[in-house]
Amino acid sequence: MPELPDVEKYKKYLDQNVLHKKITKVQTDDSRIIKAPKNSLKSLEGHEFKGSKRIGKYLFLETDNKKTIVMHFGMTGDIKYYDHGEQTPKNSRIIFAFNDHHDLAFVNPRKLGKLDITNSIEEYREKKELGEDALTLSEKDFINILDNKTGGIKAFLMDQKNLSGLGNVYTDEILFQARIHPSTKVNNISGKQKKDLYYKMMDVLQTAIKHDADPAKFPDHYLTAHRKNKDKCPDCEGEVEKVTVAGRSTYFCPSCQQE
DNA sequence: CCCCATGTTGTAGG
DNA sequence: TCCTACAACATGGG
Repeated sequence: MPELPDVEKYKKYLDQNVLHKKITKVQTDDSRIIKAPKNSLKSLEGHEFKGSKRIGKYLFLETDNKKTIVMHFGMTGDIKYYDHGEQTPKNSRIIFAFNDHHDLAFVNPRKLGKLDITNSIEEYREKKELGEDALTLSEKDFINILDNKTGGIKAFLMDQKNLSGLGNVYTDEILFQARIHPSTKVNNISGKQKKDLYYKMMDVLQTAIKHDADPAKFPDHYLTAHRKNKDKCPDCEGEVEKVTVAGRSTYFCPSCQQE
């Protein structure tokens, strides 16, 4: 489930488990998602991870060797830290072994993710034209970026160049909380609505993080657990509807979110 | 067999 | 230049 709150969960997991431990071995498979040159990964052996950073859906692991590992999960993925004696998780694409007899696996079944290496997080971010992280974006900047656009609001929120971290599921949740129809053109959204949208976005992200990005733990008035066509709207007597917006399956309540 | 899935990227067209 | 639509990538589940 790798949107911003999910990746934030992974970041905390890494911070708790793998920092400041000597890397004894790096093993990768030959899948196309390993973008980093093999020798650059091998050269991390004997070094350690000293810090992590998340920007949007990207997770960075800084080493004490001037290099930074870049993780992106695509549509599926997980990271697992486990005792070296345990079985390697299925679909592990890279495994770091540590001197505490534990391993870290980057798991990516569908191979839509990637694992890269960079000399500079800032450089990598510029190359990707990655917008500011949704959680640290100010209201003023959010409104400024939004004011210069003309397309649909869902496409806007999901475009990682505008702001980074929102994907299909959380965009739907935010638009539901803001009571904005997902097909709405951004120039049809009032200043008051834009401000409200910003605060709803922050609230949804913080709430999701607080609940470990687990939709089952989200508040009752959240839509995410109801991502099924014809499911009952958590706020009114209406039914959730499924449509395609910005090329993605979109769930919303036609009665709460009128155009 | 079919369709669907939390993402990104490249291409083509308006 | 900006926006939209769509295919491709790869795998598993219903």
